[in-house]
Amino acid sequence: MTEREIEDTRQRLIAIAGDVFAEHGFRAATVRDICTRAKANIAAVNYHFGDKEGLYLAAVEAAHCNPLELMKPDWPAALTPADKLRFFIEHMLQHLLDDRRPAWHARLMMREMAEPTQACANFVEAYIRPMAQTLRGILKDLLPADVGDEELWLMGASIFGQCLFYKVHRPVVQLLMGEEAFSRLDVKRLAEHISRFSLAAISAPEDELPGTRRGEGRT
Amino acid sequence: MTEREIEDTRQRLIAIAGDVFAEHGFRAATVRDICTRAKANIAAVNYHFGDKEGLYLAAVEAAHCNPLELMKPDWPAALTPADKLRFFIEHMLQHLLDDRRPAWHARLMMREMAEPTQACANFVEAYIRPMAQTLRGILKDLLPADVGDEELWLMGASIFGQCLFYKVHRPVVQLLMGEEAFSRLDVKRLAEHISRFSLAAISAPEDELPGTRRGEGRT
Amino acid sequence: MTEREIEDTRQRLIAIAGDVFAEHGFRAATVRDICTRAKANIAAVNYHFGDKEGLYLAAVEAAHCNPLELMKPDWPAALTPADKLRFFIEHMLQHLLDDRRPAWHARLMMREMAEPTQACANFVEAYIRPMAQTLRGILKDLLPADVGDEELWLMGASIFGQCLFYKVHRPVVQLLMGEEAFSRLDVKRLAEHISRFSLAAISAPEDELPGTRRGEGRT
Amino acid sequence: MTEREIEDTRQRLIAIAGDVFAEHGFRAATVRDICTRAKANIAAVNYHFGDKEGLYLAAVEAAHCNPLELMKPDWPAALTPADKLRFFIEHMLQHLLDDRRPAWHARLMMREMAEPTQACANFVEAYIRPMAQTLRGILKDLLPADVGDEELWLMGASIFGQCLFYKVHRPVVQLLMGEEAFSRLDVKRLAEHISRFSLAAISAPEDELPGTRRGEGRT
DNA sequence: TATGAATGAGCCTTCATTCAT
DNA sequence: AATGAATGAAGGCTCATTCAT
Repeated sequence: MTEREIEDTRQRLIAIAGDVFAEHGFRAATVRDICTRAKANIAAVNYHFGDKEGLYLAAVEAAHCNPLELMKPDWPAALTPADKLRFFIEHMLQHLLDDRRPAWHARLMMREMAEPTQACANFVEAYIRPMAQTLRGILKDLLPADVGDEELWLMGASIFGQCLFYKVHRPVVQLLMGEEAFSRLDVKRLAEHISRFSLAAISAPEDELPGTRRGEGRT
Repeated sequence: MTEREIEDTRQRLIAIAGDVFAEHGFRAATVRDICTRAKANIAAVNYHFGDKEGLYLAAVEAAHCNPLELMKPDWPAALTPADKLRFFIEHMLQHLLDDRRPAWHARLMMREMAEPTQACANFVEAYIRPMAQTLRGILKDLLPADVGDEELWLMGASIFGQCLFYKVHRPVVQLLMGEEAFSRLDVKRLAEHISRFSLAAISAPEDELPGTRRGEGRT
Repeated sequence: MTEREIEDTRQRLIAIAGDVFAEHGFRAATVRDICTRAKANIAAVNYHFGDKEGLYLAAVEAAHCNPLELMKPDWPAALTPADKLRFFIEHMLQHLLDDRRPAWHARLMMREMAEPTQACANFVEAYIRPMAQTLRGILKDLLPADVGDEELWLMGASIFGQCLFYKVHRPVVQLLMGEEAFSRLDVKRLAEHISRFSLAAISAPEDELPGTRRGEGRT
Repeated sequence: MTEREIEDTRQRLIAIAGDVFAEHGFRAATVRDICTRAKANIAAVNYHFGDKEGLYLAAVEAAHCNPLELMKPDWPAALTPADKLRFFIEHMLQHLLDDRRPAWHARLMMREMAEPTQACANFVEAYIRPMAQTLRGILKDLLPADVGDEELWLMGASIFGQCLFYKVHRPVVQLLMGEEAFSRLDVKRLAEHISRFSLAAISAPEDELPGTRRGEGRT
């Protein structure tokens, strides 16, 4: 058996495993199922990865080793901070919602975030923190120079939260809005809304918020 | 055994089951564990609920039977729309993040939203839609009268997304910020930020957003 | 199912397990084999005994809960110490070598002595020490009053050693002596020899042993 | 790989295997463990010895290839028969109990004696019978000329039995006596006792044994 | 020749479920 | 009605062994 075939078995196992783990979760996924689908022997998992968890870790790692443009973006020259944010949001949504890519990467990551395992810390460092740093850089340019660290985290969280919402809670959103209305929400539309919403929030002077007494809307 | 005791067993089973399902998920939770903790017979689940899934559905139903104030809020008289939004956000965060209450209602719902089962649709109708309607009512008051339906959904999603983020991705946020910084983010602080952020976004005149060319921040 | 039948299943399992463990040892014995032979479900072991080791412990306990006459002997009146020793030796050999009794009791104990598990300590206390005490009592009557404790242990060991030899190393003895000669060695003959040998050793005046210089035998 | 290295691998495998088999028994020992410890390939066992049992047989054979001095002793000139017996007993105990030497030879043989496999017969002929013959020679010199063959076997068995007892049942003896008292029993002390005990038994006139009626000890 | 990736039988255990009481 | 002993399918994992290189 050639080295290529060996590597193939491993890779096939990882790919299928990622799929199955994403579909059913760690516990519900079975080694037998994965091996059968990967046309590998039942003992192959133990052989290559030690145990089921080893395979899981390998799959999670594979999922996020695919580097994202957003981690260390190569900004088009002379991009304004606002456009950088728009770019960031649109690409993040693209990455999250694009159905063409193997879906399990994102799903697996979603699972890790909801129920962190040992893989979560690695994943955060390798994948999430770089993105968060990129976003913080953009926000720093958009906010006053004296903005606090905590404020920066909160701003970032607001943006991440808006983007992830459509990924994590998609089924609920579909049920709430109805399939049809939901289908009109493509990445472009969502990116436009979130960008506008966030930039407006970031740019608003603090003293112009609707007050507690007057209660008026924006008429 | 009296009827009262029987009912007690049922209720105890549901309460414990909700807890266990929320903690471990449907698959990883075991009937034996639930029955032992509930001091019920191992066969009680099948007897009372048909099977494990029956118990799960009952637990989910019980979780959202508990009405949330936000579904049909009894607003203090003369509250401004902005304050209604602040109230809504703070109470939602309270409900999501307060660790003192039996947490399983919220956790179970989180699970359902991330991995919908057959119980998801019921749950959305009974629990989520009323809240969403409440929010839409508030937003309608805050936005121009001619705001479109889709725009309204997107605004709501932005607010829900920001709130849920801290619940769903708490482990990641903890890792990113560090335990210490994270511990300073109590409900009050988060509610303040999300309210300010969202009200600013909602209230901002559309034509004052940072442009594409100029790239300046808010200095 | 009646209580009697329930108890039957447990007992059947223990009996068969003792047999199988004695035959193959703990590791090589399989739960499947035991359950099949006992006409019990494969999960019965886990249900009744927790796990394989639980069944093993139960089997070992069952093996030695059968009390031996030698533990607290009811001596015929006016028996001399020498006759007590003869009685002890003969009954011990009987117990060890009698092929009519379920063989696995003794075999299991042999295994425990050669490769002690957690069950060994229990077994020694419940089964071996009482016998050892009985023997020590006899020896004390046969030896001078000022005999040391260690001397007593060594005497006891010499007697136990002679008896156990035929049990533990039977296959070797058979090979060495040949089947035919071995078959002539019934319990009575062995008991007679060991008794005579041991009593002679115990009774011999210390100063009459064959010396180092003279080298003469008993002519 | 040179022939020398190959032979090295074989020998290393046998040595380690003997150790592991002695430690855990045939079934519990694993080929992987042996190969890893011997720094050999996992397939080396099957390659060199056909299968696991082949390796076992090779290890047992190697264990008793190592000739014991007792098989064909080179007695110091003018040694009395009694001293020969003392010498025999002390060296046998030394061989059995000395923990400094690679213990697996003796342990493996113990296993074979307690649970004979196909290797047992070879082993008895090559190893045990010579020792037994040596002992018989000594006993013949110590006993009257007209002693029967069976009597000779029984005498030999009494001596072997006393010596082996401390090896085979060591764990039990430790538990019975307590660690501390047991640790005082070095080879010298045991050899002295067994020699004295046996010589006394052998040398005693038959008509001086404690009688059945009188029951008195040696006062 | 000697390797190590791959195999498949089989092990112990867990689990939801059933069924006689 | 309610129990708990018993079930059998399935799970993860280990192991000696094989086979192409």
